[in-house]
Amino acid sequence: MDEIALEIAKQCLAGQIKIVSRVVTGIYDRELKSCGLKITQASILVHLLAYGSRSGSALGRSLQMDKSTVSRNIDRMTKNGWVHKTDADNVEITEVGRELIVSARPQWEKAQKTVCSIFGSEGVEAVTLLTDRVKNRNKRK
Amino acid sequence: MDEIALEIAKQCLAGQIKIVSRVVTGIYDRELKSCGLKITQASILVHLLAYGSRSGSALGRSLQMDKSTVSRNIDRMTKNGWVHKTDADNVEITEVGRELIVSARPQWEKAQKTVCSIFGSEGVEAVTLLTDRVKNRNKRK
DNA sequence: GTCTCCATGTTGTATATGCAACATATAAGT
DNA sequence: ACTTATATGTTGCATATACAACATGGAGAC
Repeated sequence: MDEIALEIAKQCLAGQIKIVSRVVTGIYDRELKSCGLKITQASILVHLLAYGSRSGSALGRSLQMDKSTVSRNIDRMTKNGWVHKTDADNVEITEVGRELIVSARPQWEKAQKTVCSIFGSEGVEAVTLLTDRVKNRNKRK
Repeated sequence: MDEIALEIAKQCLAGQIKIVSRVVTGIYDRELKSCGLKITQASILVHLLAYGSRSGSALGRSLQMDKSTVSRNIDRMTKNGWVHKTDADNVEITEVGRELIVSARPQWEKAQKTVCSIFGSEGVEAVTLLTDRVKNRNKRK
């Protein structure tokens, strides 16, 4: 079984992706720490800024996040005053949230640059490819 | 800022990788659920089977996991009787753990196949590329 | 031998994450 | 109108994850 286990250890796509995710998340989180942000919440803020206020479930679909995960992330961010609920129950970024994410841009850029240099241009393309495939996984054949 | 935020939302490597990671982790976890396993612990078991008993920190290095994360995962797995500590304080898979991971192989294969069909051969190669780059990130230039 | 440094492991604290179960609400069909 | 189905949001529970702080233990330096 040792050799078979070795093959599985090397081939498991989830295992590999989780390793990559841990490393990359760490690079961004450590960089954003000085702003009091983590990459998950930064992503949500950027999303709200880019696409405007939306429902929690719409956010979940965009970010491929369970609705309960969205709900609790929004809770934390609401406590911080970064987002709030509109009349229509949409999640909306506040002025504080907007200023925070704008101020975090240099740190984001630095982390992005670090990861780019680790991945190389092929690696960056690889990420785009994977994201596309995942997002369109139900729209084929 | 809207357009800039849009660019950032689309380009952020951490955001993209975390999306992929969430989707892929979910596919494996749902498949392994019938065995009472999740992909993180399955990865640890496979690692122990492939490389033999090792220290927690060695496991952390292989899986790019913080030592505290390893420690608590091993705790849970010890309670389940899947691993134990040797005299030399190494983590070792038990017979129960071995049988469990062997029995989980069909579910793993199914999840792997599902993700392969989403990624396509280019996607699978992309994952390998990213893993290599991440693991060798300090060994260049 | 002693002291210092580094590797290792654990614990406190906090975020991130998902499933199941529940409550609501909205839409559609009859 | 009533019913049913679907979408949405929250909460209980459990795992996964990392940083900071701490304790320990071994390896050299002297």
